[in-house]
Amino acid sequence: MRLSQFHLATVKEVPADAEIASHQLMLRAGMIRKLASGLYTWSPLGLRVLRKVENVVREEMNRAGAIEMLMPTIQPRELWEETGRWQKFGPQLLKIKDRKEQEFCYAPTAEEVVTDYARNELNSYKQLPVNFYQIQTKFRDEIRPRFGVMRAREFLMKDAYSFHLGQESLAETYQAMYDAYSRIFTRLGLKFRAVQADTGAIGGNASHEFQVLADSGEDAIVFSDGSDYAANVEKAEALAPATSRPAPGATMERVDTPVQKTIAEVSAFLGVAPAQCVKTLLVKGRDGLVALCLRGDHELNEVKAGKLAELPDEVVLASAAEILAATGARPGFIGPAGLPAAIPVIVDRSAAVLADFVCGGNADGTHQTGANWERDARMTRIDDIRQVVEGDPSPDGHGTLHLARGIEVGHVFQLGGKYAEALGATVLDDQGKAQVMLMGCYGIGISRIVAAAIEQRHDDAGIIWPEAMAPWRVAVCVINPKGNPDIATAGESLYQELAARGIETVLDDRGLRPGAMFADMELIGIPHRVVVSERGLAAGTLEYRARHEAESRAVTRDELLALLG
RNA sequence: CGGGGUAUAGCUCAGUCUGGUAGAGCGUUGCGUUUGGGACGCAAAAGUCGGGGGUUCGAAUCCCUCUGCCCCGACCA
Repeated sequence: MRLSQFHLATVKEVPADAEIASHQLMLRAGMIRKLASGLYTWSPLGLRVLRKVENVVREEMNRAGAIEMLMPTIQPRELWEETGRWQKFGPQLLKIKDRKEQEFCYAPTAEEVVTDYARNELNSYKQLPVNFYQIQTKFRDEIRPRFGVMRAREFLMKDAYSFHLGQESLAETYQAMYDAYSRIFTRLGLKFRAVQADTGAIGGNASHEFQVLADSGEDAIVFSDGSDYAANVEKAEALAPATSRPAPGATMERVDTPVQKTIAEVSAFLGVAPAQCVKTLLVKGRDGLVALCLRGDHELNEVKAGKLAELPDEVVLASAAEILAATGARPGFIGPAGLPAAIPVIVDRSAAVLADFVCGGNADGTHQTGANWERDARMTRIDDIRQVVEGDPSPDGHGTLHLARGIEVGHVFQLGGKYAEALGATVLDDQGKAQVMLMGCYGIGISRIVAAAIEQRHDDAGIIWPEAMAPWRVAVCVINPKGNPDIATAGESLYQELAARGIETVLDDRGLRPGAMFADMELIGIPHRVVVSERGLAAGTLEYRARHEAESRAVTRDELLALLG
């Protein structure tokens, strides 16, 4: 590509509404432009990168035996009613009407449509297993779109759905997808981790997320230093402490804490470590309020809490008014000792081994010291309800856990029979009997990968693309071609030769001054830069610099060709 | 959904408090000089000041209202 024939639209100034590096750089490089909240136009430059990612994904999906197809983005209400998701998906589902007032949604995912296709097209076990995939636009009406294409409302996703007669076959394809995903992210040059993920309300047997490691990531993940255990923090189990609860050593005493409400305030005021306090959260249960007790230095894991039988899937904290009505005290002074008998008390494993602890006094302005379980405070049940923290033992018994931030770019999931059952997708088995198919689903956020890669790979000058994602591998920059026609000729000939060898090259023939040209090529992250100049012509060399290196060096034409392979 | 902020030229922003003919930098166009790290000079084009309503002799500026966008919160017991 000759840059004079392309549309490059870089900007010097950092856009005002971009917070994180990838968003800023994508705007500055002119890869995307915002149309409205969560909606982005991909420029010619941006699209080149997006297509690179798409093609790697497509190649590896095909290699893993998946079959590409394409489903509509607009889908009829009736189908979504069959699975109950027309209501259940909530406000994230964008609903629209056509001229006949028929209702549709813009697809946030395609289980319904693919399963409808499968129930019509698949009749026999001989057709299984099969794995359909598409690379298609999705729309999710996010509460708060942010970070550019990282969390956009409209985005490009690869979604695959596999169909099976038995669990064993599902597990095989699941593993094949897991392996394909690992190859994809490796080929794309990303630092990533596959982590165990929560299977959520859908149930199912197994689920892994593929997380690109980046400090700006919205997800927290944990991994062990003594094994290959890795999980989303939502899923990671906090083991019960190895030590058992000491016998009570103190008597319980009420102390005045007139304005101290938070654990930090109370522990500072009383001179007691947060780990020796019990914090009590009152949440709305399925049937009245429920108390959740945690060690003062621990946080509630809402996903774990949502699985408790007493609580709805979505954990909601009780309001100040509800707490006052139930306990006679305001938030900040609630504790397990002396709570009304109607409130179940679910105690985290770590909080359960405390003795002589500090907790709220269930009366405004007071806390209790020297409190003890059983003697002073009743426990309905002990369970794992906290978030794991740095240094916790790994749930598999090997090593300790470390925390990291990640960007979820892929998710593989064994769905089981959920959708096939709801939609009546069956095949005849070898006995001639109808069997509900089992399903797996496997997603990759194509557009998000572009942003995630930049998060991981950039410097002050701009993007540093991995070779597999770069819009072009090589940039040929000609200096003052108008002043010296030999330079223009040499640049053109080098460009032709690289192109003839199948090396994707961009020739910067815009005639800009060197500084502006270099700044652009660095901003848009081209991995290899070759400068053709008067100096070089005189010496018979070219000047080469890799994007990730600080210095350039003189090379001959042959050396350059060898270097670029 | 709640809270906060913001809306002025293509972009980044000043001007608003204290009402009086619309500003800068970057970018764009033309001419000239320049050509190894975002060049310089001269000239030029470009804004219904987010929309609507009100107050006033006069509104970017004050008041009301609507809308867009951004941020924060959904961890406080």
